[in-house]
Amino acid sequence: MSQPSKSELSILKVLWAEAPLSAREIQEKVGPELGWSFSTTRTTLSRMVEKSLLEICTKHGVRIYEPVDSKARTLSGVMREFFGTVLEMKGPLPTAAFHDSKVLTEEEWLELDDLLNGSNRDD
Amino acid sequence: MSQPSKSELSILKVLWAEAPLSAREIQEKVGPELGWSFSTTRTTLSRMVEKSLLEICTKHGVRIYEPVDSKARTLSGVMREFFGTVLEMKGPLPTAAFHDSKVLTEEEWLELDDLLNGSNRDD
DNA sequence: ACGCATATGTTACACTTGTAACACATGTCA
DNA sequence: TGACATGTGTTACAAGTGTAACATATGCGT
Repeated sequence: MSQPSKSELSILKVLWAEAPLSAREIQEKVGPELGWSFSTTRTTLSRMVEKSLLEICTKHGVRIYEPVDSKARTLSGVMREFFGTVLEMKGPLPTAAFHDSKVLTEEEWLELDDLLNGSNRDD
Repeated sequence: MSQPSKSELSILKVLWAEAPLSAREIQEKVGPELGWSFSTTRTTLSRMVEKSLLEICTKHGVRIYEPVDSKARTLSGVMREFFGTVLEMKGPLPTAAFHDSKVLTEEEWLELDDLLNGSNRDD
């Protein structure tokens, strides 16, 4: 499973906050900020489904999108990748240092920390 | 100035350790590890020169490569980008948490910390 | 002077990502 | 019922990246 790009991460963030959403709803959230046309949003969404970053299903005749993995799981992968390649830190990571970030709640940090450094690895 | 890709970072790392080096010498360092042919290494080096990640000059009739920016400066940019987009941490970053990484020396960490959080911003 | 090793210039091709248009179906409203 | 809005499928194209071959120059040894 490949890592999300920067753009894809923007979409994931809105979906983690309130999934599932339709393409139109997602566009309303990220389009203005990213300066994207609706087409661009849709293309990116399609690719994210291809990459299994998102699941798509039809509800009331409309296609709605939903993240496949939790925020904690996805971000733990992104962080492991980053620290591994850039800083060559392969062992446990000091997740506590990032708790300032408002991207994850306390609970999500717990989950992320468990995924990164915990003992119950299940992937 | 664009960020180095993962592959480019590998090359930068060997050059930070011992610059300047010729393409052949760089290939000897990174080729086996990355599974690259000499051609691949040379192409990547060319692109890094285009992107101003490396400087090239001729010494004894041979082209040698050298990083334009210091390890601390480059990695501070990479880290700022990462923390900004992924964790949305725009302010000071807890660099002390990474001191376990052997990628930078104590002195380089000082420089990096100054670039990220210090007051004498000069870029 | 010739051939080989090495250096360098040039070109190629596939995949990912950014960014978007075109075209078609269908439901709704006048 | 015909036009319009909205959803969806398909296609496009450029830049960046991974990965490499081909061709040419040139010095060095015999």
